[in-house]
Amino acid sequence: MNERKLKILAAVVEEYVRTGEPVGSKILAALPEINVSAATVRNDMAALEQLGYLEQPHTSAGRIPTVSGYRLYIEQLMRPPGMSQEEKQKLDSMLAIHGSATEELLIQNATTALAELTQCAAVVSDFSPQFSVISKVEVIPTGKRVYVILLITSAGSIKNKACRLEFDLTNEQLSWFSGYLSENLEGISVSDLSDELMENLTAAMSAYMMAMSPLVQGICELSRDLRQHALLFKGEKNLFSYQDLDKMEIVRFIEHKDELSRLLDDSFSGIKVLFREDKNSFVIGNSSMIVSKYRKGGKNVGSLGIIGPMRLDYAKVIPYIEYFSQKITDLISEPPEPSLEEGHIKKEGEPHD
Amino acid sequence: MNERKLKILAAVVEEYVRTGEPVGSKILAALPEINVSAATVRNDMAALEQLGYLEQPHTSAGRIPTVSGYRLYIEQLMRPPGMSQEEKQKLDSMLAIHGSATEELLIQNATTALAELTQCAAVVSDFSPQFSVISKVEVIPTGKRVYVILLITSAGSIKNKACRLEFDLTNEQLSWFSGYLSENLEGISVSDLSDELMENLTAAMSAYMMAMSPLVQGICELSRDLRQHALLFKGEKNLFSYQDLDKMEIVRFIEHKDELSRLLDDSFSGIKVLFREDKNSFVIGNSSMIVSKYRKGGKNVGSLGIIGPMRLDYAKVIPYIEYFSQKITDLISEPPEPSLEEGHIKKEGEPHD
DNA sequence: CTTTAGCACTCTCACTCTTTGAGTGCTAAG
DNA sequence: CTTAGCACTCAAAGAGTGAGAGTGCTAAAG
Repeated sequence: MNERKLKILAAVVEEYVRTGEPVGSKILAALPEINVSAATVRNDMAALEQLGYLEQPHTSAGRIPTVSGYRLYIEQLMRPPGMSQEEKQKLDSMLAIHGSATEELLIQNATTALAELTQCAAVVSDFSPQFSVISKVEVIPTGKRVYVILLITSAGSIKNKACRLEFDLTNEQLSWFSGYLSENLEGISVSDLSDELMENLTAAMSAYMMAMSPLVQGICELSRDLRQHALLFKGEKNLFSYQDLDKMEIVRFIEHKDELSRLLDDSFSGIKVLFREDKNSFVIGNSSMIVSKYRKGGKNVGSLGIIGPMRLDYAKVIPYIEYFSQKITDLISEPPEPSLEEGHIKKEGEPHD
Repeated sequence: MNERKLKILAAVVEEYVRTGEPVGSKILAALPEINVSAATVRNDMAALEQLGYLEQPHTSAGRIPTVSGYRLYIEQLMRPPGMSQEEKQKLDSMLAIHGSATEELLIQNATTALAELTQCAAVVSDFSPQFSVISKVEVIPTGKRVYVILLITSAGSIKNKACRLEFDLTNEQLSWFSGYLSENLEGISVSDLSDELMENLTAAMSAYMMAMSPLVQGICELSRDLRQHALLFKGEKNLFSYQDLDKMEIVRFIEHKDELSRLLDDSFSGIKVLFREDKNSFVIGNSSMIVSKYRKGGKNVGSLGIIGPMRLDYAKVIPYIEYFSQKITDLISEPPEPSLEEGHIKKEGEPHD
């Protein structure tokens, strides 16, 4: 395994990503970074195939990278182009940092931006709500016998649910209920919203008044919502434009997204590239997935990434994901003051192309 | 144009919908409802082709219906099977009538149900919020310098938006602002939320305090949200399983859904079947769209329908749409009391297949 | 006048056979 | 170790063929 073989492997990956066609020795020999004859390239490619980094779709075709080939390329060979200042600014404006009042919004924007930039499906598993605190619970009457429960967390996520009761509550009942909820839930960390706690609450409430049971049920549902990781997808439709992905498999994937969460929530740090072969048999064939964790106060609180064809411009895409996860980490970790001061740069979103 | 020709046309449509293959004279002659020879059928088919109701993909193939053929079939020939009591109950349970506390939820459920039942994309354009009244406006502080505006309408739809201010508000400021909003917005019909009204509000607020401008802006955005028709889609992915729809066109359609609103909001009553040729050049080729209005208090307040391949079992699907729009009309028009009394039937959602 | 049987005709689809060209592996010489 | 040369392989594209489905037309029968 010498220098030149690695160069050839890198060239095969890059050519194949660019054209989608198996790469032959002639084309490689013509590349400026390779100055040996086609015959030499052939010898090297045969060796690379022996080592499991390349394969041939059929005898008389060029070579394409194997999974190991991609992995070696990603880990050691690719040279991601550094991002220019303008590029960073463009990414920032897509994040709409200044407009995003809440973490949730910020993360949503990141997902949309990633999907658009990479033309892949973007995914975020956000379990930061788990590390936030319930800052407000309200019960608001609206219409006949309908009540809205409102739940706000310190991270700014807002959940609500309308419940219909059998009878209208009197003012006293309502204020008692509201007060009780505030007292018992506000200030509680979301991760402490155990089933046990909710059961106690339910018991206490039911004792007071049967009629409220839909409300109590509503609260339980909301708390369950909060506790589980929010899985957000954007741009799944992008996948349909890739020829090497099977349309039916994409549909199946879209319908069974939840299965992804176990992959996303795997504990690891930094960035990770997964290929379909890595045991995750449910994913789309010929697809790969790039995920990166983001942190808050030193803890991993979520992961964001993309799912696309294996034939992906990793050198371009990985820096994007790294940049976004780093930016999100910065923005949600530090108190928002300083990031707001940047606001006077006032580079407002000119619509990009 | 005689009885028999119509029978043949209907048979062609039904066979083609069933098999997806062009229908030949032999197959038709074998049908029980047609008791003439294949030669006679051929003569009639030639006539039907002359009249523009049928066409041949190529000389030696069977016939398929043209758009006019479908239209004639739908308007005069098809015999929708009446729905059995169980079928109605199944539909009702998919609507989850008893669980749906708000109109919005009800309509969402209808969309999901339609998408699943018909295996098409289901769409709803709901402009009932326009006819409701703002029943509650609140401003809730949450976290440092972040405030959530909450807006609830009499129809039970809940909108919220988080805004970040430059400074924290004092308690007086907050309660003054809250009070001002309540006084000026609660009880107002959404359709009266003119730009003018909002401008007055803005002016009044700004005079009071510059610092609140993001909040005021937030309110304006929310009111704009409310005023515009909510367009909701479900099951777009279903479309990908139809062979006669072009995948790329589906993607384009998914990306430009908004263009549909003008079709959906067209004023008409009852049910309507549109084909791609009806001037709506942007829709997917070979697709058709079935829409029905639903009403509230005698007024059209929204439309729901499906988009699918032209080759669709209209006789089955149209009754579904009619049933849903009628049911929604009933449920949102009459005061909810009586519909709730049905609740004791207690046919709770056993998960359907 | 309408319906039907018969027949020649057309056109697609599936199959096979052939050609072409890209790309390879191997060998022998530089 | 590198390179030119050459025989070999294989997929993709094209051409030819036969089968089958379906048609339109004609002439006879009802």
